[in-house]
Amino acid sequence: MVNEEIARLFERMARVLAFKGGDRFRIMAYERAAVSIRDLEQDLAAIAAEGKLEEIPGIGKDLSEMIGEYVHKGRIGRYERECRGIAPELIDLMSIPGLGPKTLALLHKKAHVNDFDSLMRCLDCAAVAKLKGFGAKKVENIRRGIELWVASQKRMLIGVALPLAENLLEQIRSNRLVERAEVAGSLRRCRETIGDLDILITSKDTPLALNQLTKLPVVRQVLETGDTKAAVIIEGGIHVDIRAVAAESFGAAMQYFTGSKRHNIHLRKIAREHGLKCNEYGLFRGSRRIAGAKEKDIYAALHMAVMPPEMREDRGEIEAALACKIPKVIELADLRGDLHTHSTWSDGKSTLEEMVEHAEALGYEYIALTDHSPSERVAHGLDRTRLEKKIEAVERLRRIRKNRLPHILMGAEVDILGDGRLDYPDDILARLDIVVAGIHAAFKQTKDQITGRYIDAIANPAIDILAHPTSRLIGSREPLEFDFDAVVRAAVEAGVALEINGSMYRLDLSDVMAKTAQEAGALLAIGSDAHSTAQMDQICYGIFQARRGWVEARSVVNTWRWKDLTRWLGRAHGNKVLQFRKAVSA
DNA sequence: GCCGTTTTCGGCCCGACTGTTTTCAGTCG
Repeated sequence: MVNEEIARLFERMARVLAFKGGDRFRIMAYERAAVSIRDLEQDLAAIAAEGKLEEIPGIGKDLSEMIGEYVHKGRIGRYERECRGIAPELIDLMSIPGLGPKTLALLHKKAHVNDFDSLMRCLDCAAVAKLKGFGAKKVENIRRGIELWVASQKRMLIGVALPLAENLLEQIRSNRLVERAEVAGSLRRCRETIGDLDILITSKDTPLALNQLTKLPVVRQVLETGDTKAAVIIEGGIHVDIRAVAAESFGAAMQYFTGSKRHNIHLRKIAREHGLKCNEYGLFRGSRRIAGAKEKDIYAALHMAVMPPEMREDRGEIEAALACKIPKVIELADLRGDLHTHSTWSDGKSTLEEMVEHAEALGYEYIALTDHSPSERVAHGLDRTRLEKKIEAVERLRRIRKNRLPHILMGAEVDILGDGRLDYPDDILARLDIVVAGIHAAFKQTKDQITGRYIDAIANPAIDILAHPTSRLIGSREPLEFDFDAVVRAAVEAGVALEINGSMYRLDLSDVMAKTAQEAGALLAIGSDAHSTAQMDQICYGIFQARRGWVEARSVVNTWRWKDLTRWLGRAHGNKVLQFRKAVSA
């Protein structure tokens, strides 16, 4: 997809302009456009072909022309002209914390810094501390920034960040000076990756509390301490900002630091329209605070319903809140079962029995045991013989457990082969209670090939759920390129559910794609893809992702009662499905 | 560079911390 390439180009354009000392609002315009493009589901090339680029927020006449040029020629003349005489490596350095455009420009001009090596050499040289605005501490700050930059090139997966944050929060709360402590920031919004942690506290003695918190056992390095804020690095190399606020401002601060940046900018704009000022201390009319202690009061004072933190990305939630149309998004408690799990029969670590018992402990009404098909050799995919043995094993387990819940669905995660066929013959597929199908190989096919492959697979009446549709691995494998809208349309028509895979490494569908799919009327399924009993609990990450995509429980098949689920699984393909959907939602 | 109940020009969110400064610029979130 060309979207990411163009988003990066606009980001770089903003940096180049900042480096050259350009107009800051022009710089902001490029940054805003980059964020806006990343939020898009549709391919920019397709939007350009329809002539609808200027309908994208933040894209006007100039930027749409630049996008059009990139789509046709693979380059943007204006960008290349702006970059003339500036080494790309120099612009890369602006990712280093503490090294902004002004500082970098000065180092470039006065100390001939052009890339990482010349920057390091320059910092080692005594003359650098004599530059205007420089001193020993500033040099030391940039050095620390470089260390951080090198260490934090990769953002943390939410599944890594959340347990660390919970541990830290527990330590902070056990300090007797701390009255209250909560996580804000991107972790509270449950983004799929987390850059750093934001923690808010209230305390009777703020400076002393902050000082003590910087001495917690998990703290490895103190970056700064003030009267209202401390910044530390904790074990695992995670950057944590701890901010202290007064109780009457706590809600305002939670709102402010939960973000996102775009959500906050939009909110403050609305405050201004009401003649109010919104900051981390509260909502003010003149100097009088009209809200601040509770987060919901901030929104209420702006005539808005409060929305879940996961929705606060400025993707329409503010308009929805103003219209009192915030949807009731799915919660963990809505789940009645897990439809994507593995056992020791293929590459799982827990036995069938253990998986079923854990599902019972979670209070599930049903669980599908979906081990791999034979093409997945590394995962010990089941051939016909072993699959038949597993069917017998499941039947035995059902007999032993008699009427105890959960109901057990004998299933498989079937590979969608390169030509769109499923990895089991029809007679075997017919013996399965549930078929979850996904792409596990031949990722390099063209966009049209992948699209066709999915549409062929969906046309097979055996398939119930399309597993991890983009097959991405966050931070290590790019998503498959295909015509998402066409695949969603096919899935809606066939009554096939699209998965939101809850594995922290996948989270696939993405938030934006899940939203698009639901809006198109698609059914969804949230699966843990667990390879052990412990991983079954991690389905919460799938719930977070669904909430970020505004997904409501009614769209998710594994929130349905057993009776409705089995009716859906036993459905006939084609138009009957639509009637079935109406019956379920009624 | 974008945008419009402030509408084709003149705005564009706001405050804390740091370091080097003696009143502020740069950076960050």
